[in-house]
Amino acid sequence: MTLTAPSMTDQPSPSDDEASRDQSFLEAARRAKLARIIELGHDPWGTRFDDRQLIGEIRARASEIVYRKADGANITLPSLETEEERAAFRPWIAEQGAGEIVGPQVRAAGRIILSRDKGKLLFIDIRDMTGQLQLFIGRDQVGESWDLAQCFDLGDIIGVDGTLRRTKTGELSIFADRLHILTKSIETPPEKHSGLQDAELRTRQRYLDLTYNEGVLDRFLDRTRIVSSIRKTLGDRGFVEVEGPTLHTIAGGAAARPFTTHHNTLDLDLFMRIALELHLKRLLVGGVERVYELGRVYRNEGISPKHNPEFTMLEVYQAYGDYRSMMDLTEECICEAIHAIRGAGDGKPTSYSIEFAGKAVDFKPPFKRATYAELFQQHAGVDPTDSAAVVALAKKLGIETAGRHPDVIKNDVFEAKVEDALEGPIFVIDYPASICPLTKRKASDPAVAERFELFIGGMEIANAYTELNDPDLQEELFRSQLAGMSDEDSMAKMDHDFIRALRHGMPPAGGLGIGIDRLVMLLTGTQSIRDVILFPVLRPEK
RNA sequence: GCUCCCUUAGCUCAAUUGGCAGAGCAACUGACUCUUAAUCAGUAGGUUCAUGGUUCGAGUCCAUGAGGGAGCACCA
Repeated sequence: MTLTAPSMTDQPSPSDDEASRDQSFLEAARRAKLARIIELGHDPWGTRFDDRQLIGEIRARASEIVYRKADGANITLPSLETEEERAAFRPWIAEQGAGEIVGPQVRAAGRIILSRDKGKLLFIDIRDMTGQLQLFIGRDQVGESWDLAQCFDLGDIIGVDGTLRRTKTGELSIFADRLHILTKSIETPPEKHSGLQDAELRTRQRYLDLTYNEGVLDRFLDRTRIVSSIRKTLGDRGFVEVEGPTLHTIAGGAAARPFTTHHNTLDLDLFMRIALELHLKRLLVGGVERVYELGRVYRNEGISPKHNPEFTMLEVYQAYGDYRSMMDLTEECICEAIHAIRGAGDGKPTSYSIEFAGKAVDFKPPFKRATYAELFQQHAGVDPTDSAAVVALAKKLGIETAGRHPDVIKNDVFEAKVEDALEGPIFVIDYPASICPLTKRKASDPAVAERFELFIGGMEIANAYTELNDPDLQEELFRSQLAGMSDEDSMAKMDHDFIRALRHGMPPAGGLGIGIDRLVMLLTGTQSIRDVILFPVLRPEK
């Protein structure tokens, strides 16, 4: 048996490692280069890389690049915006006579996205969080680094020292003096033009989606900007951010099925929270007069383009306010968020128009406001106070009517006929009281609850109440709500401590809930909630 | 949980009526000091999601299962 030294062309023996067999041919080439990098005296897993500049910052320094003539005179480069201007650049250089393009010394780091090997020249495009930039690597210009460059593959993370200049075609480039390997990649990246298309791979391997698919990173950065903006809007108005418990002994505050979990030492079954409401209201009782939480809730329910089992909710409570205060606050939060992802500097955005699902949505405040009853009449074509007509319409729509509360039937009709038609933004106000167990009734009409929902693009984005603070009525409403529930919903329990808190006195207040994921979908023009959640729930890989 | 659709090379996609499983990118070898999805020549790369079945013959037809997507239901 003869042993031979490994080389890049050697194929691995097919039998031993069957799990990696498919990939091994491609991986072996990368591992051979990894070995060569070590041989050249470099660490393929890199090290601290100080003083690097962001590609966005480096690009901003393009104006420092000049043509320096042999006599030392600096000439400003012509504009290189258009195709024509770029095509004219090479002849322009020739016209200037003896001299060279000079620019600032820079240091950058990023992942290799594209590579064009042209013999003794190598063009590599690297990308960092702020942008993409070309490296110009000449064999006779980079010295020892040339050998290292031969070991680079798409996907490797590298560093570069060089000068920022322009090629003869006008392309902004770092002309490399020295290269650094910062991390070797031993997996093959996705196809370079189409990126990752498979929806499953995009969510399962989000890191690839972020790196290689256009606009994905920007969308998630926009999400962060929106969330930061909302925190700022609320903070500017004196609202205090708190962190309530995510493990509840009673999962209240919404009509949803919770996840269950267990504390071992206490031997106690617990529920993941389905809403933030009941603990924030306890804080109102405790004197935290303007309070909010922006955090994750968990609902053990179906998955759809608008639903993920864990999602982010904002709930805000304002003592001495009501649902009208919350309408103004909602507009302010949304408009400032648009400003945050759109506006440059301190200038207000020139347009509040955002395209969603092929339609332009105009967020210019104030948003439209219409009552539940008006919209019902308008879109369902039936007087909502005419119970017989509502039931007749419900039956026609195939909605179950037997033994159900008239307002519940009415609301099913509303959801079927009205909600999808609401392109919005529109505040639907004044809901039937019987479907709002946590809401104060209108003084003038106890059958109507002081509640609004904000609809945009057919989605419910926000939900707000004038909060119910009558402990006796609250207890009664809880009881009647629980009475209608099946044994399956065994987690539905009376929260006695919440009632006790109300008995101590909760100030009159407005309360608001905003579904952050859906708001981000709208503001970023995204159709699936899975595309605004970094790691949505997936079954495990086989 | 129910209905329909999808799954082919590392990635993006082809494959006629059931008749030899193909291309581009990526990889490898070679050429090229101003490229831009570089180009050119060559080489290699497959359990067609899995397991059964029908058939002379299955990527294609049937059954079951897995994962994903859309819709429904549940839920805002």
